[in-house]
Formats: sequence, C-alpha cells, structure tokens
Amino acid sequence: MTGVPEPAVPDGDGRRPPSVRPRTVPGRRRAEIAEAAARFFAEHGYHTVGMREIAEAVGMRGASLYNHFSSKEEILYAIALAMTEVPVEQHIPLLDAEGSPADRLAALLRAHIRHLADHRVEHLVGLRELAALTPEHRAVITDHRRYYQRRVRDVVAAGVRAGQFAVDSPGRAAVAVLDMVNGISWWLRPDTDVDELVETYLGLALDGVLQHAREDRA
Amino acid sequence: MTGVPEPAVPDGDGRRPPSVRPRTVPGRRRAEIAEAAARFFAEHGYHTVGMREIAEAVGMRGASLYNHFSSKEEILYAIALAMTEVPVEQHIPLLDAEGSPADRLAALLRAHIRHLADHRVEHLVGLRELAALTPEHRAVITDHRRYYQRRVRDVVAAGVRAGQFAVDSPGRAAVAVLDMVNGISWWLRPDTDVDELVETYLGLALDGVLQHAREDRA
DNA sequence: GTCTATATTTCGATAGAC
DNA sequence: GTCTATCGAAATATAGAC
Repeated sequence: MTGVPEPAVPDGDGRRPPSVRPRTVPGRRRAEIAEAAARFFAEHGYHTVGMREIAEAVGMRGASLYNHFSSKEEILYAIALAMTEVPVEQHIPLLDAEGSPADRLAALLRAHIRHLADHRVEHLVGLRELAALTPEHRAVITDHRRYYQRRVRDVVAAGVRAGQFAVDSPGRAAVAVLDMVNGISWWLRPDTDVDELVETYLGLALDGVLQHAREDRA
Repeated sequence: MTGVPEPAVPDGDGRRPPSVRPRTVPGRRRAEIAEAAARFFAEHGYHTVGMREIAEAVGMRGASLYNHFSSKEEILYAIALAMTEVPVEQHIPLLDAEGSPADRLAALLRAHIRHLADHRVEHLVGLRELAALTPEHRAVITDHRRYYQRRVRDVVAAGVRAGQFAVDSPGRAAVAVLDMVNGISWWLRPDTDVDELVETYLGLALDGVLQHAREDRA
C-alpha cells in the first residue's frame, strides 16, 4: 500500500515479553460486575461509587459482591488489567507480523482504536484511576503500558530506517501518537462513527505526526 | 516565518467570550493551600487525600482550612478553574493578535505547553478529577474547555483557508492536537527540557497533525 | 485565624444464617 | 452464593474557646 521495503524480522528486540499472568475477568457474574462498576467509575469516579451501588446494578446486595471480588480495588484492578492485557496479547502480535513498519503500525492502531471504542468506559477508568490501585497492581499495569509503548516506539524507529516515517525522536513521536489516540476515550460518544474515526486517526498519526519533519521550518 | 497571507481579523466569531467571574486563588494562604493540595491530589487522587493531610503540609490543622475554603471541593474547583481561566484569558488573545493562522496557533501552543509545564500537577488534577466537582462547578470548567477548543478549531480552519494547513476536519484535528499536548501532563518530569519539548510539539502539531493530508494514501 | 474536640455520615468489609 | 445485620474506621465539616 505504501510501497516501501519491509524488514522480515521484528523491529522490537522482544526483551521481556510481559509475563501474562492471571486471567482477567473470568466468570459470567464477574464480568457483569466489572462492567457495571466500570460504567459507574467512569461517570462518577472510583471513590464516589459504593459497593452497594454496584451491587444494585447487577441485582444483588453489597455483601454478595465479595463472593466474586475480594475487595473494591480488585474490581478496579480487573478493569484496568483487561485494558492493558488485551492490547499486549492481541495487538502487539500485529507488530510481529509480515509487512512494512507503516502497515504493521496501522494494523496495531486500528485494533487499538477499535478496542478503545468497544470498551470506552473501561479504557477511561484504566487511564484515570491508576492512583486508586495498590502499588503492586499499579506496577503491573504500568509495566504493560511501558512495554506497549516501547514496542510502538520500536516500530516507529523501524519505519524511520525504512524511510516510511520522518521524525526526530521515535520515542517522543510514539508517546504523542498514543496520547492522541488515548485521548479519544475522554470524548467519544456512543453515536460516533467508529469506522470513520479509525481512518481519520490513522491519517493523523501515520501521515501527520509521523511525517512531521519539514525542511521549511526552523 | 512560514510566509503566507494573513487575515487581519480574528477567525473566531467571538461569540460568548466566556464570562470570567470569580478570582481564582487570591490570598497568599489560599494559594499555598491550593498548591499543596494539587500536589497531593495529583499523586494520590482527590478522594484519598484528607483535609488533615493538606493542612499539615501548610502547617496548620484540618479545621483551619475552612477559614480559607468552604469545602474540600472548593479547593479542587480553585485548582481546576485556574487551569482553564488562565488559558482562556491569556492564551486566547494570542489568537486575536496579528499574524498568520499558523503563527498565531504556534504562539498559543507555545504558551499552552509552557503553562502546562509550569503547573504540571494542577493541570493533571484539572484534567483527571472533573468527576469530583459539583455539577455546577464542572459545567463552568467544561464551558471554558469547550470555548478554548472551539477557538483552536477556528484558527485551524482559518489556516486551511489560508493554505497553511491541510486537514479534512478542523474540529477533529483541533481535538487531536489538544489531546496530544495535554497528554504531556501525564508523563512530564521535572528534569524535562521544556524549551526542547515545546519546539518538538510545535513541529508535531503544525507540521505533523495539521499537515496530514497526503495524496498517496487511501 | 487557629486551635481542640466532636458531631455525623458514609463506606468497605465481615459474621453467620439459609 | 445470596441474604440480613453490623462492625469499625475514616473522613468532612462544625462548635466554640482563645
């Protein structure tokens, strides 16, 4: 599509493929609870939402929640974890597939934005409520994020080497692109045309941010 | 600098110059309290920080804070308000000054990023803790944000008309640029070189996002 | 304007029956 | 696995002396 030489090997060095541990939200009831909680957390903030409120939304009493989660923080952790585990497990392999750096990054961003749009509230909660997690849980989440970000940086650098991208600092550009797309979760509306959104942001990222080197500017 | 025709009149229609009301953080003591509170809110989250904690940081007891703020939420409101009033009052006029759309937007983004870097924690709190505000206070903040965003959209549109920018949707592009630069407050470090940061992001925005139309891409 | 002391409310979590 | 009942802790905010 963009017609440029492509490296057959992964551009990331692949160190520390994050040790993906616990299952995320298994069990029908757990998933229901986490989903309802995410809606409330997104709208009112983690700390203002009570266990009784979450329980009522799924048709049970507050105490019964403790048969599914050991604490309120565990609910938040399950939500935040799903929003980083899925991208790492399902989107990062797209960077290791065949194709040019630009094509592989396009595939990742497409999946990323779709996932974000399909789980807008969970994504927002995972971004905003990091401070409410225990230090241990927060470390797991931020490790995933850092790994994801590093892999994006690596494919950007590969694109620069392949002549597909023109950026001074692949790290800065990767952060800028991810901040830009993650910003979507703050304002996305249910009636937004996701197909159009995805293609617009692909253009903004691949043909915009990642092509920002121009000669006629100091 | 970028050498392009410039409209002598503002591109924004100027409707609803936001009625800037209450003074923000007047009084030495108020400013001290708000500053300390912002640090704690940014690090631990609004709801996990107690009035006693804030009070201790400024050398008084919890009850004494109520001589300066009528509630904890008022402290948060003062912080959030300062982060939207200053940009509206001091940055928006840069859009009404002389110069091409690109030059005027560059001036605004420069001021925006510097302000953000100078008040990183307050900016982060203002972005993240909106849900903790009363509906009335939240409405004030979001009105400011919407106005600011609309003025950026208008200057982007003016730049498109002047042939300086190439974007399909000025509204989308404006949101993308603002999300990108506001994302800085999540990861900025005290030792970051702000001058370099500002120029990098100006390039990412003006020469990147706002130039994303390319012919060789579907 | 700051203090001590405390009122009042709310919430996360547990105990134990069924 | 869900319920009722409740514990215990923590927090905001207030009262009133100085």
